[in-house]
Amino acid sequence: MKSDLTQRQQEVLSFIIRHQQTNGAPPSQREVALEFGFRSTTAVADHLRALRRKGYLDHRPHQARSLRVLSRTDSTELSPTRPMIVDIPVFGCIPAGFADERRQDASEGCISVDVETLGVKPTARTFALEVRGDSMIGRHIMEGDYAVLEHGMDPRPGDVVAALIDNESTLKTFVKQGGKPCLKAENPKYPNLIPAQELVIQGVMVALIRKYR
Amino acid sequence: MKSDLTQRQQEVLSFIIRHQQTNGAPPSQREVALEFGFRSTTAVADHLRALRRKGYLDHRPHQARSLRVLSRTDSTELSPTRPMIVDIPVFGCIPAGFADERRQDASEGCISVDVETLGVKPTARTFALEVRGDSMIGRHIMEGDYAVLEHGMDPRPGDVVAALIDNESTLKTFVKQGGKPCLKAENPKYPNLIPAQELVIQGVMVALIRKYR
DNA sequence: TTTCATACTGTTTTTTTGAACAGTATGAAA
DNA sequence: TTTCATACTGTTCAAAAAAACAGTATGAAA
Repeated sequence: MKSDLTQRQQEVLSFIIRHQQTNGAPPSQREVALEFGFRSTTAVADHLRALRRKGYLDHRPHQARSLRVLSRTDSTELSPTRPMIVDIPVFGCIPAGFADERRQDASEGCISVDVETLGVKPTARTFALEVRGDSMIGRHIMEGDYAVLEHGMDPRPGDVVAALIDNESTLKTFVKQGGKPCLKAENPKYPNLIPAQELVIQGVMVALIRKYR
Repeated sequence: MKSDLTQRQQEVLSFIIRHQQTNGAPPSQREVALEFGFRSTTAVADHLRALRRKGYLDHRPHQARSLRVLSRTDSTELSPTRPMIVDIPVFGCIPAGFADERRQDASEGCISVDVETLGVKPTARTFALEVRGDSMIGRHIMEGDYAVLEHGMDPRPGDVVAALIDNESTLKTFVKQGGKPCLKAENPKYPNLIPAQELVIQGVMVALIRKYR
């Protein structure tokens, strides 16, 4: 991995990433020099230039501590790691008029996840829902779990979706029965199979987070 | 929430957090001034001083872009948000000689989670394990899930733990049977009840992350 | 052998940035 | 009424930091 970088360049890049994670901000050139014992910041500038040329770094000229580590999504394309961490609002239950008032007053707090952790990049339409009841126990989704959902996504058969039933959101499995989209509960205690056209699908489940202890 | 802050102070704090998340580094005083249309950086400095005094911010004097947002753990104590995001190494399976060589070459990648998301603060002893098999299906832990574990934690009865059996780690439930610690599988297909003294407990499960799609 | 990227030292210049100083205006509490 | 925190303007100053020279040394490729 990262075979196109020299030993030294990799060390510098690692330090920058490490510094960012432990200090909340990228290091200055002098701090890098100090770390490696360079007596001149020019050495650092050289390495940064190489890292920039090779596509691992970005920075804004003449701006203090403006280093940004880029991550490779595939071999060619590069994208900044900027929104590394996204705050996903957690709702106890989703109110009826949802689409407009996303974000803001996520009274239950936020889950912060980085883009890498979830396969899907969280967008402004991503939200989390604390699971209530055991309607999805058949899919091993328990009460108290946090369901991470994406609003406005096209559900595919088998996907878990959040639907608004009786002004409360419930998780169901999205299926197709004879060509018609339906919602299936994963617990015999709950009514099965509800035609999906008649209700609002609020989001498709993309991840689950469960806390122990 | 945050009723001890004025409207303006809250706005400034929000901008700093937002800037940090979208740009990877906190803003300079001038950037804050620009955002709010202040014609003097003194206004910003005033707000920062107030936020610092009230315990919401920290910074290193005379250092560019050194603002750090603090989070309240309880009403009195303050702790820096520095290691907001911690990289938890993911192992496919944990090798026998574990304790020493934590971190490094987490070949399967990393899960980044913030301190708030998991109730437990991730330490250097926190690691993740991709769940193989269905030995814990009774606790609704599925194949492919990521179990987040804490090494060196004292297991309590009922906790899910990772144990090294036949040089491979397996998840089990930690129980006490007649005063003796035992490990219980949560699937009838697997051998039940193994005395816990005879094997290495590698970690106690603190969270679970599951990805869909 | 020449060229070229890497990996540095040492010095100087220019920007950026935080901080200090001197004020003004407002509204709430004492 | 005085005091005090908030919320600013406008200016100046000094430290921090990036950038720009001008070099040296090394090893690999052409």
